[in-house]
Amino acid sequence: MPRYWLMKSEPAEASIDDLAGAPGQTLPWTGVRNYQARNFMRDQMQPGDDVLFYHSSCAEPGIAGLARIAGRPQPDSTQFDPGSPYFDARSTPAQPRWLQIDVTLVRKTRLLPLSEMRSCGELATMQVLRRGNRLSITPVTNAEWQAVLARLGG
DNA sequence: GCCAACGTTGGC
DNA sequence: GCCAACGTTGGC
Repeated sequence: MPRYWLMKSEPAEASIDDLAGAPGQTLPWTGVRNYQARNFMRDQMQPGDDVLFYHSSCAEPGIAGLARIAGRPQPDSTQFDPGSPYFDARSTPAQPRWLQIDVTLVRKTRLLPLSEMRSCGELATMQVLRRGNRLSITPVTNAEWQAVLARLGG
């Protein structure tokens, strides 16, 4: 079972600085609308799992910091909010379709750009680098985690 | 803005 | 259950 994850966030929605500025430096990870990513939260994520916080859909995509899973998955509150872009009319509180999970900051790092990740042989296996990958949550192997930390210096 | 790749939907 | 059409993701 993976102990390490990479989680994508658009910095315009939730950046590493937003996480650093949040109460308790913790934010609920909402808006996941993909079953595979949801199932990772539901079936595999454990409190204490380590997370690579990745900025996507922005000028400088890449790993922006380290974080940690801070709780158990809960129903994603945005699915019930008609005003939210993540509203899902098929969900009900009795039968929620989507989950959120609390993520807490470990530390902001230098940006490890996507281009550098691609050029690093040790990271070549990372799922996020696979052609066409769109999963917002992907498991990271122990070796990949160690290689990222070595690059980040710590 | 473009567009490749993917997941989901819905007609049949 | 198949699969074409559609919408979304996300790097460039």
